[in-house]
Amino acid sequence: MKIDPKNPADLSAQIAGAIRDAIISGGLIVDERLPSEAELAEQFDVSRPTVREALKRLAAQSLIRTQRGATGGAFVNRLSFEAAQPQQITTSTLLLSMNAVSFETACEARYALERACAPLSAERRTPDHLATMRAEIHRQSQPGLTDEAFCASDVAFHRALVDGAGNPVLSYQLAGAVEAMQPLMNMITFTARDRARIITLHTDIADAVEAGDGATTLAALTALETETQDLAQSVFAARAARS
Amino acid sequence: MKIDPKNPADLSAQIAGAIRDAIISGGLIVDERLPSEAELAEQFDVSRPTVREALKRLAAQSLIRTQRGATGGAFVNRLSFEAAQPQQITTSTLLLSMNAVSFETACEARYALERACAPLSAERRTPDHLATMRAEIHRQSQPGLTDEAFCASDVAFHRALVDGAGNPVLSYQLAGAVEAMQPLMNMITFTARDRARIITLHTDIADAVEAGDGATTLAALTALETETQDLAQSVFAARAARS
DNA sequence: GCGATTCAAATGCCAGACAATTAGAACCCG
DNA sequence: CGGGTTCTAATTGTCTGGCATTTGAATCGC
Repeated sequence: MKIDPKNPADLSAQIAGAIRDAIISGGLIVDERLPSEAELAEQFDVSRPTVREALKRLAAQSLIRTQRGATGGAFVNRLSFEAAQPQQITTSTLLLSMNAVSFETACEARYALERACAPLSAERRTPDHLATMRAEIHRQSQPGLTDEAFCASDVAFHRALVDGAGNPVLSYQLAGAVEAMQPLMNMITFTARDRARIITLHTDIADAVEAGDGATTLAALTALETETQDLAQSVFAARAARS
Repeated sequence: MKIDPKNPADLSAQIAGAIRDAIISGGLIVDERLPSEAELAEQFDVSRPTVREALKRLAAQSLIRTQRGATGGAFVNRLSFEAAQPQQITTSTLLLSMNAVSFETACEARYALERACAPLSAERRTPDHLATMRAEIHRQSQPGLTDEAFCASDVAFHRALVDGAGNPVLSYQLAGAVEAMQPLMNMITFTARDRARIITLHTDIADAVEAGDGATTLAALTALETETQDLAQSVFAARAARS
């Protein structure tokens, strides 16, 4: 694990990269303790603050965790899906908001990915997943719900659908795509009629999943995508006309 | 933007979180310059090293970039798909290697997601994407290729297929899934016969994409998944028997 | 033996300083 | 007056040294 002192890049970035590579290549294994900050400083021939900056970089990516105290130090983190998910969502959200991705493109991606899970979910979902979906549909049908709460429930519904596939890799990937869409969805004002149509389609999906019917689930999802795209288009068109 | 000095969490983590929230909520816009480290230190009533640790955390997530010099400072980064992709791949790779995800699960997720792109790619792929796919197929058919190089070419082929959908959100999500599989694929030893079958299926996919035939593309992809799963199973079984 | 105390190691944080870099201002000269 | 050069100020990058806090373990007293 070496760094190049003549490299113009930040020393802390180089050190972070060296340690990251060691973790990825398996040179450092999960729960292994890194040398103390003082020892690392000596190893890389830099000061302790520089080492600390490097460690903070790694901590920001959940690659390591730190503990204080006598047996403390920096430890290689077991990167769990739960820990990685918030970062994935944050990144996806920012990517959408900063890159002028059209609603259409984001929506297409989301439903394309979701359709990938749907047949698996119809086949494998547990009663729990189905119950969550039904509960969210019920929540969505309550009057007086704000648009934000409606969208949040929509996200919960779709996450239950995705989780039903029982594949953590899929759930992880989809969480980013689905959650990142929420700010875009929140820009839409839903009329009572819009909500009714969406709830109907959600019910269709839940029914198909309950029946274990992958093809029907796919069809209902596609209908929901069409509905969502049309709705967004009309909302944005109306907004453009008003201004 | 405030922090709680009584919070047990690290001050640098709190500060990083506060700035991150400001970026996500739109309080800080792209390319906006943050206050200097000295000013931030005063604002949050902490020392400059603490502020620096916070900024490094954000830099590790590509949320900010820093410039030295007179007009330097920390700037809110426009998070691009290109910049986010390597992190996405690193995270996905570590998730697979650290969580005892079975080859079967990872492979299922990858092909499920890829099938989501396939019809779109068949419809929209440019000649460039097709040419890349053909070129990779040609590379794969060369004798003397190491298993690693074969897998790398496989990844390139599939990325071209995914990129053909022309949806950056899909490409971003899929890059993680496809690239993260590579270390797992590299564990497989391919016989000449294995390669020939894979190349045949790749050619089927390329042909279907060229014809703009989404359904056939899907079928070929599914056949490739089955082939891959079978191959992996036999390789792992042989390995288990040998040991 | 067991509980309380002390100790040592490690991270978290701070103050101050210097080096390196960079853009812009000031200056000089033709 | 214009162009090139130098100077300067601002800012990040790094270092030194130190203190505070936490925490496990060793030690001591009972």
